[in-house]
Amino acid sequence: MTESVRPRNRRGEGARLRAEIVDAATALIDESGGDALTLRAVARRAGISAPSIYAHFDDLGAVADAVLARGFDELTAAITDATSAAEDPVDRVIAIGLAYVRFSRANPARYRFMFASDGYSPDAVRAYEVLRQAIADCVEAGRSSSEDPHLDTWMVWAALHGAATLEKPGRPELLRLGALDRPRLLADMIRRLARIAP
Amino acid sequence: MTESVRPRNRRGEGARLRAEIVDAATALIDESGGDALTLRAVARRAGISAPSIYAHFDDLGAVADAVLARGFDELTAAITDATSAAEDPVDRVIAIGLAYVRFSRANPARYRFMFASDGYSPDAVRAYEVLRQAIADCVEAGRSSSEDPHLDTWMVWAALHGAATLEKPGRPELLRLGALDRPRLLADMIRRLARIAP
DNA sequence: GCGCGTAAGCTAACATCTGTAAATCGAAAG
DNA sequence: CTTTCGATTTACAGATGTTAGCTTACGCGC
Repeated sequence: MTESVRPRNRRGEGARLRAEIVDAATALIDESGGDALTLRAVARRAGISAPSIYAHFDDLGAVADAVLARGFDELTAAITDATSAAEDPVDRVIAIGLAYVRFSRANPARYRFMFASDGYSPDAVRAYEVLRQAIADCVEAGRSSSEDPHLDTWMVWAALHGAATLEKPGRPELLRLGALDRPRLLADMIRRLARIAP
Repeated sequence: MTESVRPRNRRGEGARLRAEIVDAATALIDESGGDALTLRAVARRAGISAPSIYAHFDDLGAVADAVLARGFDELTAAITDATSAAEDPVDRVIAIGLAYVRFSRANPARYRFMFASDGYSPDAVRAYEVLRQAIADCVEAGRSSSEDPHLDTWMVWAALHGAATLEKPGRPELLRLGALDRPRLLADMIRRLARIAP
């Protein structure tokens, strides 16, 4: 159960443990959810002693914040990647939405943890701004009949967040959507909210 | 901090404590979130000793389940109330959606707790079925151009759930939607997803 | 090659909380 | 007065965040 003995970092490389702690905390949340995030569990997982964490973080909350920050960074990266991969503005909006839900499905526990934290990080808003721009581009290109991209972005965001949250790690799906073309379902949902004609 | 001494129940009325325990647990979650739900906190809040809970519940999980069950009952009740209050099928769908989000905004912490539990209770599906029927009614009345009410219901549900979850108890709103006509925003969102013409 | 400062991390201990088991008390009902 | 329900006190074994103090080994200056 315990990790094998961890070799001590070289001199000057002490900061490397910081990243390892965040790794451990992230893995912990991914595997067992936010409740499993305890200082001692993180330490066990990282192969260090609990007090060693205090050299790099003020307290457990600071570790959690670091996990959050990394999560939002990953989410933002996934979304910006999707953005730059598509040329057509409509494709771009769809790609963003799919990337969003894909992230949440790939990291369900962490996603929940991220959005269960008090007050979303400003990083969340960064991703939101990307979506907003993409929808505005659709309007400018005459592909969306949206009259208020701000509001419509909110709707799309809410719907994506709902789709992301509704599907749990646990198998028993709320609705029988198993045999369904999920990307198409999400794409339809986005198009309707962003007022993009099929 | 401790509640005043609770008078012991009469003989044969022992089951009344069960309800008081659920009351206490519910209040606890409403005020401080799911993490605050500990056996001892519930006992303090109910004005009893911790082991007294075992007379009515197998363990802490059973208490949590009872809170969940009550929550889903309340949600279902709010939704069926909204359903029967509206004559017009379109009004009905909108009313259901507004009732849903209203519930989540009235009980944010409990709502989160409910949907953070592993595997939604079948009660959630009951409420879903009401929405599905309402949308099907719109189609039958020629008010919705939905081609697959099942899928569209899923979309509406997801969007409502997202709208419900996106707004946190903590003040810092993700998006500046303060001065906005929220019911109208939600109604628009629902109409678009359920393919109901304005 | 050799100290030796210091970075990197450890062990021990604390106060407090947790869920739960066992045994017990007290008052109301018959 | 006795039974029995409704609850209590006590105790446990383990977990948690955090503090204080100690150890070890790396790498620079000599």
